[in-house]
Amino acid sequence: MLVEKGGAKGARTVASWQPVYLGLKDAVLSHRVQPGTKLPEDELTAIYSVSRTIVRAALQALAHDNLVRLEPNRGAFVAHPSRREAREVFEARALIEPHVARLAAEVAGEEDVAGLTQHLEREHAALKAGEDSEAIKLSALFHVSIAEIAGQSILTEYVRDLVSRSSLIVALYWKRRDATCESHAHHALVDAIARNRPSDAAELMTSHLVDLLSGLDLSLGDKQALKLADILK
Amino acid sequence: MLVEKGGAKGARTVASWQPVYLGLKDAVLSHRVQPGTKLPEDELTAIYSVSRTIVRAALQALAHDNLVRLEPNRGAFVAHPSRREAREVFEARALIEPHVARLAAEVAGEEDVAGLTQHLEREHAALKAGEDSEAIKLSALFHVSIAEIAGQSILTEYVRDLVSRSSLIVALYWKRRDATCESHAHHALVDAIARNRPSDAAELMTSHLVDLLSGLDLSLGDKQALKLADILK
DNA sequence: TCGACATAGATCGTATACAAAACGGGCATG
DNA sequence: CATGCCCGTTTTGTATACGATCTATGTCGA
Repeated sequence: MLVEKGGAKGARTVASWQPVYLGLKDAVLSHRVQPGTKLPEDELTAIYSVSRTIVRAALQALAHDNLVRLEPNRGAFVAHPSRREAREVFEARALIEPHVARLAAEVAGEEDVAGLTQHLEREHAALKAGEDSEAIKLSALFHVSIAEIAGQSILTEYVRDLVSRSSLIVALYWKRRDATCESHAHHALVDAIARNRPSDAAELMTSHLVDLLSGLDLSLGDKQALKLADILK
Repeated sequence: MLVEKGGAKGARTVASWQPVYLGLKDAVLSHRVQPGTKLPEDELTAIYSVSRTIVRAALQALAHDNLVRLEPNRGAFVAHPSRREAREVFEARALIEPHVARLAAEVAGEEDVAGLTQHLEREHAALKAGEDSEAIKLSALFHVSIAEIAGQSILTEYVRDLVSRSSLIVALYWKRRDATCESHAHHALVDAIARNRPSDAAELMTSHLVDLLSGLDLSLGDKQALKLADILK
């Protein structure tokens, strides 16, 4: 008989650094570790009971996702995006996400909408229960889900990247306390997608992103950090 | 150009897998290794005189760039994008590149145009000299340069990713022999950017990408591979 | 008292060793 | 003749050891 091991093509024994990678990613995206936090290899080996080889692979993967910053001979730190970077993330989102929302609204079927609605409910429940970190993760997943419906795996990958970075940005620069608006915006989006109204979906996504951006405090250039760095150098 | 911690003190020992990474990347983007080629670790250790640790780090980085496919317990192979993936790459490019071309045309200054022109000349020279691999690399760099002018580092990163993958796609699915049209399209783009005509630049980029896509043979879905995989599963 | 230097400890970078899995050839068998 | 199995070889996966670099503490001198 042939190898039954892999099931679908490709997915044989998955990379063993995935647990470390996922665990760290979850911690970062849930804001359970703050930007700038050091992630010492030895500590991670103890936590996950794997060797430094594995930890390093996971950290390298996270660094590629821009969630971790690798400083040579210094170690790994949770990324600390600058205000400029934050602006660029949202500019990229403003380009990509309305596009995928439009596509999603064009092709969305029954089950797609059902999935989004379910997402929405879980998000709502988390917000109501005050589970901030859970709500943050779900909100990010909502955007990714829309991209997945659009059926563009590459753009989905980009959206995944951008919402991850947005999570860090929110952790750093969020100034508004009322996160309720999000829920409404998401509702409206699902509605537009369910009714197969591409233009509406795109427009709603655009304004949703503008709204999100307006909740951030990106006004001052990152003078403080830069000045400090210059002085202390 | 993000803040480099050690700026003035000179470059700390930057990641030492960069030589391997760059060497392999260059070979792939120059079509000197074909998609699907196996990249055994031991062979690379011999070539670059580094340990397998380093080689593995470089391969992981390339895998993240989608230039290499890492199969567990099997090794690393030069990526072999499917026709579907190829289509998605060009759809993503059709979204992102006209946008950055528009931005570039809005902000391009004297020296930016000079850089592009220089690129163009080198590209032309390479084409004339029949140096196919060089021309391919330069053509890709041309697109990246435009994104760099736009000043959006994240979108530039995405463009870099997409043109790299496009290089693999061209290696697999290119059907036309006349690559001269490219040169004209690039010329027109530089012209539009130099004259600060955003709309023209965006439009030219769009049609250039359509033209590129039309040079590919993506007609038949990858039925063969998919069917086989499904049957054998 | 304060700053510069030296040294000790901790942490990272790389190579290598050992274990596990996959590939290939040869042999037995239907 | 084709097919399946077995075992040696090759290649990959992971852990660990050793060297290099950085950080911090303590001491000495001004």
